[in-house]
Amino acid sequence: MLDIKRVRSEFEEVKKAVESRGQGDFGLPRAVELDEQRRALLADVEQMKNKQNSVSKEIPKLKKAGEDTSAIMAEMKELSAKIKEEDEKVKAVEEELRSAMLGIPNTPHPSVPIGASDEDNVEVKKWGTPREFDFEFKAHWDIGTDLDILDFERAAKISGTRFTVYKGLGARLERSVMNFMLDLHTTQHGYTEVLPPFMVNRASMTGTGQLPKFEDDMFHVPAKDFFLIPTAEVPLTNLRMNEIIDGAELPLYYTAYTPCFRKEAGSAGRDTRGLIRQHQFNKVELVKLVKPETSYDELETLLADAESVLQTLEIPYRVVTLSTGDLGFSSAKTYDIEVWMPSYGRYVEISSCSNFEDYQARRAGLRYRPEPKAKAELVHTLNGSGLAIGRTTAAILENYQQADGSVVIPEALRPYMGIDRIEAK
RNA sequence: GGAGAGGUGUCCGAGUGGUUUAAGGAGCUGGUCUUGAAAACCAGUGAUUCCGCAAGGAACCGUGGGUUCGAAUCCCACCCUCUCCGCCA
Repeated sequence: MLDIKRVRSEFEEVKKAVESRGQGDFGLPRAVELDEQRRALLADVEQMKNKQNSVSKEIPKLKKAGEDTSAIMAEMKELSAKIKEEDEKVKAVEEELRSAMLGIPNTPHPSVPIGASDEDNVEVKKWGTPREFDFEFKAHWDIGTDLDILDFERAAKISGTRFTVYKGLGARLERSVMNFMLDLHTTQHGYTEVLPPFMVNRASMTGTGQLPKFEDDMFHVPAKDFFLIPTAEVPLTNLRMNEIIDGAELPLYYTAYTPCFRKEAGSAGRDTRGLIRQHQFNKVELVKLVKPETSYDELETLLADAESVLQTLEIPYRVVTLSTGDLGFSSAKTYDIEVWMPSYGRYVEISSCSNFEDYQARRAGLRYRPEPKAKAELVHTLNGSGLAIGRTTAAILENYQQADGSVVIPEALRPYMGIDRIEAK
């Protein structure tokens, strides 16, 4: 959520920033209008309440003095009714304002390239060189099926499309990748490992920005009004919800493995084969809560932490800065890491590293006290995949495949796998 | 799922309709005393949100409603914690 005071005082700048996403002004002028209404109503009703409070204090004194209070009480009854009426107006306007504000995305950072779509994303760097195959390489779904370590047909049978069964060394590979990532981030990069719930409440989903706007993309559990998490970002970022964190505790680095659940409603027909786009996929997530003045430096190190996974696994990738047209709703700036996927003949997104500035913090009530007696301020939140495990597994299968159909295990994963190659049958 | 108890300020804890502008204690800050410290004593102490240029005002005792001139206090719903029972990895 944006700061309404900032929207009020820097209206033109904020409007321009929001509009740079290429989807209009998101009702920004209406929000300012509602804010004005709200303040006018508040001034009015608070004055009435002031009178009510002071008169109510007099009543017991008058009663004690033996005076007749019925006339005053009748008058106050009227006032009370009027206050109730006005309070309802205030509440209605405040609710409308809140929902208007919840529907306005974050303002992109000035360094974000202006653009209409992912085609305007700007490449920041390339790492490694895509391998030249001297044999006819296969896509990971064929590799996995041929090695009998991935089973898409039976997954469809027990669940449906966009699910995968990992089997034997396939399951072990997925688990190895997960453990490798968690170990890397906890032992080398200073993250605290968390194993959170995979279902969260509405407040959490609103805190990170999935709700109310994207409810249709989420799996909902009606029995308890829970949502299956679409990413560990949700439980991790909301972990300190409505807390005032001691400034000395910052920065906080959390990492978690969780499955992620997404409806993928708008992507019918896209990436229908393999591990790329699933209703349920595994991911290791990195989340940071930091002091505002450090957040852009923290974004760079977050990116580096995520990159180091692919560097250690020795898989080629590139990094792009998302343009305003491709930037996520809550994000002020995002780098995508894209891994080289031979079957696609291009780089495929495997991590998204974002700085949300205080946008999520304001929604989730994430504050910190800079100095022992100072006023509480909003933290900045960041997150990045570190990385998507399924896509990493896919990238390993494709980039490390051999002419005989086997797959060599990357050096860094061998301690986890206990073998150096998944043999062809 | 059933029965019961409870959720109050930084912490502990009192408070069942109006001198509660939330008692008392602890903690914290300052002071007196002391060579210094401790103890004792004195004073101060919402690190919350909103409105307002300010003076000041409003809100906030788990959350949301309701009753009342007036609610921490009464009523309803929900959430959470604890105990017992049931079920169960």
